Amino acid sequence: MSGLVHVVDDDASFRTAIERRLKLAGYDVATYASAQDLLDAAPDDTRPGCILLDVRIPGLSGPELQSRLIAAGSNLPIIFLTGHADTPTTVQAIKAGAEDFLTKPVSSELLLDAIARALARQDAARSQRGRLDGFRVHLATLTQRERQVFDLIVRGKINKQIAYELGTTERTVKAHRHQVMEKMQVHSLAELVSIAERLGMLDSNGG
Amino acid sequence: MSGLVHVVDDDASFRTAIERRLKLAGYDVATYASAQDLLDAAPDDTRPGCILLDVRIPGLSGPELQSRLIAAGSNLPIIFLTGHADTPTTVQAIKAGAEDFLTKPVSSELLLDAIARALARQDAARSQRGRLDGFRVHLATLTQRERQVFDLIVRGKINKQIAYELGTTERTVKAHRHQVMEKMQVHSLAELVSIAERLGMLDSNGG
DNA sequence: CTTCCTATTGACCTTTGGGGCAGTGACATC
DNA sequence: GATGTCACTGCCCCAAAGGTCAATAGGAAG
Repeated sequence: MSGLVHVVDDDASFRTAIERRLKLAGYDVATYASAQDLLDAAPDDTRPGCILLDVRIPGLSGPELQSRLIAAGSNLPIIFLTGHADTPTTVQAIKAGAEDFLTKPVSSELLLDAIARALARQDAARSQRGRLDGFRVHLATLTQRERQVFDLIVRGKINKQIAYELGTTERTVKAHRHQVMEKMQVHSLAELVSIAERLGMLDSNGG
Repeated sequence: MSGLVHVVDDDASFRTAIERRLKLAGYDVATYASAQDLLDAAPDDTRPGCILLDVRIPGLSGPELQSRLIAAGSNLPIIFLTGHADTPTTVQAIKAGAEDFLTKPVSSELLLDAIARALARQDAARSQRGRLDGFRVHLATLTQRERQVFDLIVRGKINKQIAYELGTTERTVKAHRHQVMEKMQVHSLAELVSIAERLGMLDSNGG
């Protein structure tokens, strides 16, 4: 259950020292000399872990790596750890979702606290996403027609209206509707709407 | 459409200078010598505006004022403006939702950008809240019984089950259900569920 | 050519949802 | 005591949803 901490820093002796401290605390550690090394390694972001990232490193900077990871949809929380923190960079990093921004030298207490928070947050985010992903998977199994029916159902349209809008009959809509409920594995309209809402499919609704 | 900027700083000459700059940019300005002064004034957080806040001021500090305002449910965005920024304070302020964290002396460009962003964010948040508030108002007009029926409806229970759980008859549930739809001003179950979901009433649902 | 999936539809029946109309009973207010 | 709100309920009816059984048709895959 221990997390894997990805340490990105160009200072080899710093990496070694941090690795020792983190392993003592029970974490697995992977080290990288540059941001590109981490990108190349394509760390598994499904297992518990976080990134400990220096701001000023050769090649891609810390914040640049952060942008890349966000763009790539990574869900590994990032803790910045730098010798010299300037305010704009700090603000930007936190706004972009970094878990924390620490300055070297960092006490083990602060560092381990931050890592624990990062792992907790990732865990919460992942369990949240896990449920939604299940729904997305089901949603992907719908045929085009079923998907159209789904969209109209969760907007409160009745079968008669749906049939009219799709140029088909009420009986056909019922058949598709049945398939939708089956494939989405729900037993009531309420559940279906709830899922659609959580997936952000009803943002600008006109009932 | 001009916003009202609340400037909190213990330095009178700074307040005057900032006030002049902001008024030139077309903003209304209110100044306060201390955090307590602002709390006493209880600024109207329904009109467009934001708070420009020094971190180190006599009495309540900037971050402390931020906590108070958050606890009080204020929705005025806060921009910190300080002479000396230390990293932990910066991180904490941004995590707590501050719009920005600037250091004196600040260029007019940076300052006005931050204010514009703050106002834009407040506006978005407010229009979002506005819609939900409408629903909350309707929800508040429901009687206790109607509210119970509402809760069960949006969880996908059918009238028969609701009647059983409330120890009443199906016909009675129908009557309450009618009242719920009427008072919430919706025309379909889908709309009702959608609203419940947005109000966070379905977080841990068991269909 | 055969098989599978998808879309479509008809006929028929049952369960739910939604109301109209009417009436009872408790409780609070004026 | 009169008025009003809220909860509760029976009878009856219509509309909508959902399921069963059965069948047609086009397209993709083997």
